[in-house]
Amino acid sequence: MNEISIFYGIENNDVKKMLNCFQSKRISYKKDTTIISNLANTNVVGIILNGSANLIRNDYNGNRTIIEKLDEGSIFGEVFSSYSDELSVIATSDCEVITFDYDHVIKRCKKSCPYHNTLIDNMLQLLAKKIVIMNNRIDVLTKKTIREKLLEYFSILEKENLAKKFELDLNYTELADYFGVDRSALMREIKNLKEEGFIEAKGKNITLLF
Amino acid sequence: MNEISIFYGIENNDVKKMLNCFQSKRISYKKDTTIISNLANTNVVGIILNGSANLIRNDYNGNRTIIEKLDEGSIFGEVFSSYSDELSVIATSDCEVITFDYDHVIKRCKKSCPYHNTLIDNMLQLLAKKIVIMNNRIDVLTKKTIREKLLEYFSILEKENLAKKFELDLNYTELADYFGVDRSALMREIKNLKEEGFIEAKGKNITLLF
DNA sequence: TATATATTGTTGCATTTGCAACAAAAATGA
DNA sequence: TCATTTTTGTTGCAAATGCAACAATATATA
Repeated sequence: MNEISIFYGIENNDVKKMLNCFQSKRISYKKDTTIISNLANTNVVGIILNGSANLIRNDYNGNRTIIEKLDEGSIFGEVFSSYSDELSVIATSDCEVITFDYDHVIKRCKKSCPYHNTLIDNMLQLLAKKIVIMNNRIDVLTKKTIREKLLEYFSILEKENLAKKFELDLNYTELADYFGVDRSALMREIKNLKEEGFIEAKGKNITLLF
Repeated sequence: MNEISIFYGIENNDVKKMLNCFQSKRISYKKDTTIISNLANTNVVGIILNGSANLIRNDYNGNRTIIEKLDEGSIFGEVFSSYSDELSVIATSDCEVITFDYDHVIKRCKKSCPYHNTLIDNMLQLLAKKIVIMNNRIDVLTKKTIREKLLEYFSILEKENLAKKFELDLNYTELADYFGVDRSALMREIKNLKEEGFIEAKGKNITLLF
């Protein structure tokens, strides 16, 4: 797990006790299986411990949209969304997930176990991190043209990687979804940026030339 | 204040003690004054108690953008953003703001005062609420056309107001920014929706006819 | 390995959007 | 109240985008 983890600051052999105290479950899922089927009707907060999953929205029209791609450390739950549509979480790789009852986290348990504070502190950090990620996306999305979206996105990656050369962690189909634009239009703009000498792009490897 | 408040569950006469314990400040600002001038270099988490403010980004080009409109109950801070640009918070009305040192909130104080838990619980709720608001905006922004953006936005307002008739809390200039689109293009699409009989719009009063 | 599935890359064309520029109306504040 | 500033409303036109459709790769899976 990475620096900010839900278990940060808790001794390994204490984690089991904690899980018990919180009535939380730590479960492994195989790729393509359903982790949670109707999120909106549950009171669950989940965290991906390893592997990855998608948060899926099932539209009233029967459309399936990926609302969010969940990675290691991602936090999800009904409290964080306001959809009337059906939401579900589907494993996109083998993964391990921990779930809590949200009320049980918010309302201190009677035993006031020492792990509780740590857990909430960690959860605060995860939420802060989530907000940063969402802010980044909003930044990209509010740019008017696909070119500006790309350049904003690349500049975020440049900052994260501390380098002008980096690898995309989304494929171009996913990137078009992330941007909320047509995929072919996205490809066209990538091509333009290459031809005009702003970037080099070989597959997922991007080099900024400015 | 509304249902979810940073002081929720804390007796009024305890709030002062709490402020002291947290080395937090509760300050009033006049309209158009600067609440925080270089957010990125501070370790502050702030909450708008009443009134409103804007979170402003000062670009390297000297561009000023409104990153976020902060209302009563809004939470802001460096931990929630990842800008290298200068961020500042400017009052858009007379308002009252409480600020905490983030580390002091996260790291339990030695006295482990009883208010601390309550504060963190409340902060969790504020963050959850913030995430919901951000999710709504991302939903709107990922729609491809201005028409779809408007309809998604209206449907969120419909759900919030439990009515097909409601008042916009942004003016059209602000709405165009919120959508990340050109204002004149937005006005054009509103006009189209009116002419095609989807909505009625008189000033900020919208009625959905579907 | 062979086959099926998913992703990338490309294009023409219709539609949507941004931009610029302006007038009218509304809101602000001296 | 009057002057100034902000917001609304409109338009023509150029540019950007979405859509559809397809071929070529690449990837996954039986």
